[in-house]
Amino acid sequence: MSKNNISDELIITTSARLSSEVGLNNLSLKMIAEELNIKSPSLYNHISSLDEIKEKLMIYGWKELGEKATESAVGVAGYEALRNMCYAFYDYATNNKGVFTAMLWYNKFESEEKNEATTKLFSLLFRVLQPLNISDNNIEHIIRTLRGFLEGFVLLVNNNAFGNPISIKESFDLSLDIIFNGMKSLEGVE
Amino acid sequence: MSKNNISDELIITTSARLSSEVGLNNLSLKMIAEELNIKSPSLYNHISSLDEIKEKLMIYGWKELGEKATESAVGVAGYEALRNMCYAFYDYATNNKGVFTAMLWYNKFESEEKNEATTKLFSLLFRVLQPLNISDNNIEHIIRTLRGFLEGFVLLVNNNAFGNPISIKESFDLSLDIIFNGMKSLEGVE
DNA sequence: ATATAATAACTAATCACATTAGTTAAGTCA
DNA sequence: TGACTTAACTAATGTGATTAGTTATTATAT
Repeated sequence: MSKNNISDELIITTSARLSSEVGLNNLSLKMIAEELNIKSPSLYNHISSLDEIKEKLMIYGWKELGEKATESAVGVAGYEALRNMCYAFYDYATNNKGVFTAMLWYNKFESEEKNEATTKLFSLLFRVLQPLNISDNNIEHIIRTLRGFLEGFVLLVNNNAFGNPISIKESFDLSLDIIFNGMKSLEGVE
Repeated sequence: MSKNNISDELIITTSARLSSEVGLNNLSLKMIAEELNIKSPSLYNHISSLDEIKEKLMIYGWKELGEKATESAVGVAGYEALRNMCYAFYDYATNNKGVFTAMLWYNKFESEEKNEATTKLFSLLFRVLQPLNISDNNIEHIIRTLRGFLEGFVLLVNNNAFGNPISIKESFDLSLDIIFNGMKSLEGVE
């Protein structure tokens, strides 16, 4: 009955790893507790429910992604930077399936803590999009386009929904070509 | 203890309705059984597990969507037909949230039954895309682009992930503009 | 018609969690 | 050192899926 000094962060990183191994839906307090060598009720000394862990995974994921995306855009600009950020998203989401699943229906307007999780990512995104000569209003829409496409595409990849033999990477690249070319038709509009 | 003659179809349509009311994750055998005025173990005379019901919801949804999409494309062609089909997807998925959730990671290569569920939809899609002067290979990629975007965007809508006050319909329309314009840059390529 | 078989209900039981309640030992700090 | 707080623990509850075993109802075959 030693006090293991389990930190909140350890619970989250452990949950992140486990959820990516077994799928977010199969993540259980039992499993997390076993991994930490404690009994599952003991987790309640640190968290209030399994749902709370999933909420924290969501925030954790968006923060981590913000950092990866930032690194990916160092030294580049415009559509090239945007493409790198999309690749960073793809890589992070496919390498951290459980966390990505938790991130899915993030809404930054739900709490200050959530809002903070993407401050960095959003400011980067605006910095990249702003010089493209697209109206602010359309930039807001485009962010939704990108988020919809990226989350949807990766969701399908992660769940083996593409049965075709054709290359997924080529599909992703061509999709970005399509979207970026489409965006160009909005340059100078409004 | 009368034999109510509960058909497989009644189980599915009931599950479809309930899942859209309470969310697919909250759909339970208990709830379905109560709605059908039987006890939950009795359901096992008709189905083998809750997961099987979800699989059947997936197939049911894609079939229904195939019909709605077909109706939407009557009398139109090209990008206009494609746009109507996208609207049909949006409408169906937002009006049948539970079924849509079950449809998410459909993979037609997993079984003959699944493949059949989208035969109609795919033949329609090819009929619409083929005259656009885009290579067959790129058409395959574009289908993934569209599916990724549509599923992702609607997933976000259904889960209130867009907190912004700006119009979701405008975002959807502009997204389709972007994608269709981007597709035009592939006309005559390869 | 009647005996037999198949089916679709039922109740009772098991199992796997999440979560709560109540207890106790381990560290903290005056 | 002694009171306090904390983080473990065990025991208990509740929910829902699933299985086992039973029985009444319907269908089928003689």
